Amino acid sequence: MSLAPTPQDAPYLQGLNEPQREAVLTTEGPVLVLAGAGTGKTAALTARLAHLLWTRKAYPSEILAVTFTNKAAREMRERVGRLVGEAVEGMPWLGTFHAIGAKMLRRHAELVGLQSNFTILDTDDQLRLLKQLIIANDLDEKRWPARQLAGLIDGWKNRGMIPADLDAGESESYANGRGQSLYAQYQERLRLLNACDFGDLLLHMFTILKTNREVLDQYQKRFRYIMVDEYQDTNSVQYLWLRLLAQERKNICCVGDDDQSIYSWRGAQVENILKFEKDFPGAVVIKLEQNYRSTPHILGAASGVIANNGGRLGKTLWTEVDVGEKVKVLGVWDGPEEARRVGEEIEGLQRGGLSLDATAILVRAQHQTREFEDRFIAIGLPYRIIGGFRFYERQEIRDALAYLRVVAQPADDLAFERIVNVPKRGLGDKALAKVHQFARAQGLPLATAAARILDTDELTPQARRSLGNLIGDMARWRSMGDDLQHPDLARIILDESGYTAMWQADRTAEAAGRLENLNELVRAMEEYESLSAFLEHVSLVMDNEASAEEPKVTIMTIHAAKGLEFDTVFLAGWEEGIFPSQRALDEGGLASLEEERRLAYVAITRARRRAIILHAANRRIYGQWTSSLPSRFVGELPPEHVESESTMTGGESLWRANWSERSDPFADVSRGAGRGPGWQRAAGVDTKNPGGGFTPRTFTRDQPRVLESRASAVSFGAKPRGDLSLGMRVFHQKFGYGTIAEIEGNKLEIDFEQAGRKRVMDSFVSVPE
DNA sequence: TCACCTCTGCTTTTT
DNA sequence: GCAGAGGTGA
Repeated sequence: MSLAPTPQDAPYLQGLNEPQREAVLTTEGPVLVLAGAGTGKTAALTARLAHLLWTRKAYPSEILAVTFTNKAAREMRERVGRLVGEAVEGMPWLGTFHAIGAKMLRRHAELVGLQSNFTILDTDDQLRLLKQLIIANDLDEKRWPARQLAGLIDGWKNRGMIPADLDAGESESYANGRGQSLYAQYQERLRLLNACDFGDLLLHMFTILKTNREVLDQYQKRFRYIMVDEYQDTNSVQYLWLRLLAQERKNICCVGDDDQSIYSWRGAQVENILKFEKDFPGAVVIKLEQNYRSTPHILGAASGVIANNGGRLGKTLWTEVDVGEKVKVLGVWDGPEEARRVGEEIEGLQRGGLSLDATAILVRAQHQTREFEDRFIAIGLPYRIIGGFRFYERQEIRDALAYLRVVAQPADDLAFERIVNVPKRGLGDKALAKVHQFARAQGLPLATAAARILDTDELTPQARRSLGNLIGDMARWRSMGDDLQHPDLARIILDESGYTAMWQADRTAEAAGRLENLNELVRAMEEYESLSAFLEHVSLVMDNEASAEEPKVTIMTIHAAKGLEFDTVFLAGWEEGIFPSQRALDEGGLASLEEERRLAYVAITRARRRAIILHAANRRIYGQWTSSLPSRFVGELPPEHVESESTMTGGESLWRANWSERSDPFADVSRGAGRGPGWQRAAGVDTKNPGGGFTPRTFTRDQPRVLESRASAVSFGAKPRGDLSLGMRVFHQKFGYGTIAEIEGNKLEIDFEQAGRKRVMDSFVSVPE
């Protein structure tokens, strides 16, 4: 190894431990860095990048560095920038798989029948296109939903398969063997639209590299070093693509953690990381095992759970920290109590200096966030929910973007369809069908066909006038594009089209927010040099950074929490059927169970200082009260790292009282897990004498064992604000406009125009002027 | 074309 | 239990 010329005091090596240094300095040949949670992976990765640049082993443009998310790419760019200065500006090949795929594909688009200014469609466009195809093929869209076809096509693309690669069995999986044909038709439609979906960005590029020697040569020569983050999340095309590119120089460094592979359901193959040494002979494997994030109890708990998985590469996390609380396991009666307890714990810890920003509640599924949201609104605890609709997925944003797309890309039929009757212009299904028909007959894009159809008498006079206006407007907007700054153009388009006016006239609670979002969109455009640059950004970067205001508790799914860390983490809903998810178990068997377990591992390792795991004995599932048992993962927590508490004084008997196998959808799973150590410990059962020594006791829901905390720490003693009176019209962020029906201290009963009567804190409402 | 009703199906989600 | 989609009638 040629480690010699590097001074050991190079700035980027400061503070790195031995294995991290090794990861940085082993630049030649294939390297696999197995980085456990919280082991300073990003630090090592960025230092490695800095090292390559610092020692002039490669120019910035000769390094390919891929990540999965824009956030990770951004972070890496920033951190390397801090280490080596300007040089990163010139790192054109640092980005997400998709961004890099798009960038390459624009250079070689003609090789797959596209023009270099192709549009990138998102999932919504994709679905609408597929639906059209399904209907055109005389299939019943109920029986063969577009979603299912989209899922299959994505799966095929993830595996690097073009329509011709499908065997009969694959094709059979949709509409009695018509899968392949529909896939082929879809690809043809995309080509005509000069468009790509996300999968194509990688698949097309893979096809090009595979079939085009010169192009492959060019990139193989260019990329002296390749680095891949989160390697355990790569799917087959990504893997094949990387392997082709790395074949020549073999300087590929993959960083990942097999224990944190939680995306198999969208095509990720843990196998890629497991077989790395086989794929790249002579590979050096470096393990990062010293954890800088969590306490020993948290690491012990996480390690104990993940140890139940088979086929791991195996790492042992350790830390120099030697203090800390045990992981708390809290058994509660039901969902509402779970939310109440979490609220109380947070308020209690807050007095001891807990920061809300450093606190998170992690759940398995999005719908679990609701219980917490309701409770936190009631007690006035600031929170933010991550997930759900993102900025660029909102209706008003997508509409606005469709207007911009129509102007930038006249052939963008999907965008045209989206806005042709928004706002309402009297161009309904009838008129649109005529335009469609005309377009198909003449082989024209919709917008062009629409312009031509005006000269015929196909349409009713009213529709003709209306469509004529729109087409005229579009032509005018296009011609204005040359002289105007694109944000100004966007403003004009939104105003002249009547789109802004449509929301201004809307009296519903969300309208104001939507107008605000449209403003935000136009503001965001200013950062891009052209309209097309902005549209590219939007299609590839679906996130927008949440602005940090007052400190808030974060509520999100475990998936969304990957890569993040918090001082205090509440892990809610650790019950059989919820986590592990029943659906995962039904569909994927052992493999899925292991993925759920990795999810548990990811969840626990998000905590720096404190982890509290909760499970409820009763929960409403699809509107039905169901009794549930603690997750098997609770039982897998090593006792020495855990401290249990149950609000159910009666222990096991209480759960038994409510236990009915017949009515329990999780009966199968429960039987196995229910009698395990976790259930026993959680239930407060003496392991040596399960079930013994309890006085059977019955109870009803109305017999409160846990006093409802009417006055919470935050709301207790809070002064009413005094500017509110009965009958006053007020505005609430979540529920919109309403009238005050009752005032009780700082709590209000409000009859909301949309949401009905709700009880809210006065600090959450404002008086509209 | 919209307002209302019924039916269905229900993890995770980045790009 | 509830949202979203699709169907029906005015």
